[in-house]
This record gives sequence, C-alpha cells and structure tokens, in this order.
Amino acid sequence: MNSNVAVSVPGGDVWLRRLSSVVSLSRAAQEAAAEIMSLGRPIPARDHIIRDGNRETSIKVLISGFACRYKFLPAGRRQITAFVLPGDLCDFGFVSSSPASQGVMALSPSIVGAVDVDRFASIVEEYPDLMAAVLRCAAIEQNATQELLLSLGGRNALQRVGHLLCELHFRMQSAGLLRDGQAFDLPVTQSELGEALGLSTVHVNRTVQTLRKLGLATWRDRVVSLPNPPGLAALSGFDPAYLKSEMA
Amino acid sequence: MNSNVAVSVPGGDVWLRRLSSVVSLSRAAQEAAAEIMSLGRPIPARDHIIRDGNRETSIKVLISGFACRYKFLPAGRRQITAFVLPGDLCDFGFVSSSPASQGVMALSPSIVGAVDVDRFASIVEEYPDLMAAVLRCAAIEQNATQELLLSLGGRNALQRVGHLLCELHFRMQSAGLLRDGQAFDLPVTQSELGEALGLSTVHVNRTVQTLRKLGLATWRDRVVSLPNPPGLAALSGFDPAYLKSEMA
DNA sequence: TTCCCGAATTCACATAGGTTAAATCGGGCG
DNA sequence: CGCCCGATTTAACCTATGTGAATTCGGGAA
Repeated sequence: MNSNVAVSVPGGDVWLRRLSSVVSLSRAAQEAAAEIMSLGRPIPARDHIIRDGNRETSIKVLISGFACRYKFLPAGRRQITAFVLPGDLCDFGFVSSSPASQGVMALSPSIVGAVDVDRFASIVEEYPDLMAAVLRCAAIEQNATQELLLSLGGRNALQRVGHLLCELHFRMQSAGLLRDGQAFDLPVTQSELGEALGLSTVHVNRTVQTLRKLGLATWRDRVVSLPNPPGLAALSGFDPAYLKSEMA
Repeated sequence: MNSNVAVSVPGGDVWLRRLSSVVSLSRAAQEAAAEIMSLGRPIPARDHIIRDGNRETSIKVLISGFACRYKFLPAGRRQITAFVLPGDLCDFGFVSSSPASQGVMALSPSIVGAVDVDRFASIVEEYPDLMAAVLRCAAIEQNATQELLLSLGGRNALQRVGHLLCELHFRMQSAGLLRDGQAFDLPVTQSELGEALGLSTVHVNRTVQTLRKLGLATWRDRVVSLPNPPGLAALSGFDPAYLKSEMA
C-alpha cells in the first residue's frame, strides 16, 4: 500500500515487514517470499492453530489476531510459553525438521498465513537471506522465552506483570498496532496472563489493580494503556534490547 | 577408539558423538567436522567461557567439565538458564549471526573445543547435514529451556529439584558419564542450583534433604545418586522425550 | 596438628502469593 | 426486558518459600 512492491496476497505484507525488519532483503527476495504465502480461513478464538507433536508441512505466520504457545504440565496446569502477535511465526520446528514441541492456540479471532516448507526451502536456495531472516526471528523468539524465564525465576508479581505489559507494548508498537498514544488491544483473560506468568488469577487481579493505583497501567475492556512507559520499565526492569535483532 | 575414524584432535570424539546422535552423518562429513575442531587451554572453575554480548568467531563445544549459561536481572540476581555438559554447544548465537545473548561460565575445570565459524560454514556447503545436526542441537537446547520454564512456572521446590536431577542424570547417561549404577558428578553448589531453579540456597538444602528422606536422591561430595529413577521421575513429572531428537 | 574458609545445615521468623468461595459486573441472547 | 454466563473483583485464610544469622562440617594450606 505504501510501496508498490507486488504483494500477491493481502496480509503478505505483515510477513514481509517482519522478515525485512531483521535482515535487509533484495526486492527479488521479497517478491519470492510474498508469492509463496497463502492465507488460511479465519480461526475463532480458542481454536488450535498448531497441535503439539504435529509435524507441520507449512510455516505458519500470524497475520492478524492474537495467539499463544503453550505446554501442559503433568499436573494439568497449562503454561503459556509465549504470546504470538501479528507478524510472528507460530512455530520454528521446521528449522530443525522437528515436529512442533508445543501447541499454539488463538486467543482472539485470527488469520494465519501459510508457507509450504518445501517451497520455502527451494526459494531459500536462491535467496539465502530468507533463511537468515527466519533464523533471526527464531533467535529473537528464543530471547523472549529466556526473558520470561528470568521473570519467573527472579521477579515478583508486580514486576512480572509490568514486564510483560512493557514487552507487549513494545512489540505491538513495532508491529504498528498501537491504538493512539500508548494503548493497545490485549484480548487475553487475566487467568491466561497468570498461565504465562506462573501466577494465580486472583493474584494477577490484585497486581493489575496495584499497577492502576500506581498510575503505571490501565487495563479495561481488553485495552491496555500505559500512561508512563519509562516508569513501568524502571519498575519491572524492562530493556527492549532482547527484542531487537543486531543488524551488524 | 572403538572405531578407526580418524580423529585429529583428542576430545573431538565428544563433538562427533553429539552430532551423530541427532543426525546420521556420512564418514566424510564426520572427518570434515573433526578436522576443524581444536582444543582450547583448560579453563578453571568460575572462569568465563563466553562473555555476554561478545560476538564469537568460533563455535565452542564443551569437551569435559561442567558449565552454565546465565543472565543477570537488573536487581543483581543471577539466573542460570541452562547447564552445559560435555558435548553441548556453549552458545548458538552463530546460527543467526548474533552476538551471545548470555554469559557462559565454567562451574568446574573444563576443556572447550573451538570450531571456527567461517570454516564451519565452508564445510557445511559440502555437508549440509552438519548444519542440520547443529540446528537439531539448538532445538533440543530450546526444549530444555522451555522445560525449565515449566518448572519455574508450575512446579514446587521438590519437583523442581527432582526434575533437574532427572534431566542431568539422563543427559550424563547419554554422554556416557555415569559413574557406576546411577551416580554422576554434580560439581555445583546448592546455591547455584538455586540460581537455576529460582529457589533460595536454604530452601534448596531443605528440599535435597527431603529427597534424601524419601529415598529418591543422595547428594554428597558433589556426587548425586538416584536410587529410584522412575520414582523420582514420577514425583517430578520428568519425561525425557524433550531431550531426544526425532530422527524421523 | 591447627587454622581457615567456603559450603552445608539448622533455626526462628516474615511474607508473597495460593486457595476457596462468594459477590459483582457486563454483555449477548431469547 | 430479564436471564445467563464468563470475567473481574473482594474477602478470609493458609502455606510454601524467603530472609538473616548462627552453627557445623570438611578439606586444603601453613
């Protein structure tokens, strides 16, 4: 829309924008990447996008909506290991030809783009930068997982929630999905937040209210607003460096 | 020793064994991989193997010893994100041409092998299976991180410690490093265990003693012994599937 | 042998966060 | 308009784990 690159599929630009943000791609590589992506049918909230253990034949990219990656503990508790935002790849199993090691579920109505793994492999031969881009995305994803690990291992409830809100805010901003000043859509339940942060629903609620009182975050009607991002970042120890790719 | 493959460097077999365990490699590929590895000088306990943020020019493989990957929280607390055993790669940053996102420190006197990244890249052109093997290793590593995330998010102290001991036992076994029946070396301090599991030193101690009383684990003089592995696995919800590569 | 030091252990006490259950809110639907 | 149901909120109570500090243990150095 803002450029005249041929985008054969609506929504393909989300995928291109993501790849280009981590590796600078030639026009030809971009066109090749755009051509092999196709859109799937809309997926309602709570439906699976990928089932744990499934050997996927296509690379799935979230085009719009909101999803999460998760695993189950033997006890039955579900641990959300990552939130998937538009532009994110749903699973990186294909990089090592492994089946998905975790499930991916839509948290709000979503649209997913699919790139056939074999077709991707064949254009990668001509445009190896595309593989580099995917590997960079995988590395960032890995960093985010580790940052969550840091939260669970060493931050208290207030910091955990604050840190996650900072991260989502930053990523939504990067994706161009901020509503106006500082607000963004968070179509997630407080209980689901708890499943990511290792906190009970009740305590997530207490914590969110404390953030409200501190004037650091508002969350109403599935919309989060951060009146004072630097303040929240300071409280929670958020530093977005881990979400950026080193374009060195 | 048990085969007549030329191993140009002592210790190179640890590296080869690891690669071969995730992807079956041709004799030629094995020889090529062995040739480009060189051994570094011994590293004393508590020394850095990799410094956070450093752009490594070589792939580092732990040949012998024991190490950990870690990050610091702004508060100063250190979070260990993974234990590195002989045969493991110390850092996967080179896969995405990124600098190391975490530090790696020897926990006991260690020897590290180095493979120049550029030389590796050049032989990968001839033996792409080598890259596949490295990516598989990265995927397993990623799985282990997520399993730790599950521990911190949803397991209590007893299960966390038990699960970690099960994992180390399994990995030491795979590396052929079990002493006799079920015992293995764990040259780590209780406080360091706590840094990995998000527990205080005191509580790690309490927990280890409980495991002793339950007859599920003994840990004395840096040697861990598991009298009843299935029992401990059941208690802690350990399933080694996440450590295996799907050779499909 | 004795000293010394880091690691393991023990103890007393404090608290963040879990649990259970009930109350309220808000929107979709008949 | 009134009902229903999931999500949020509140409340009372409970416990797993943290904290701080002292004690013991075990092995290396003098």
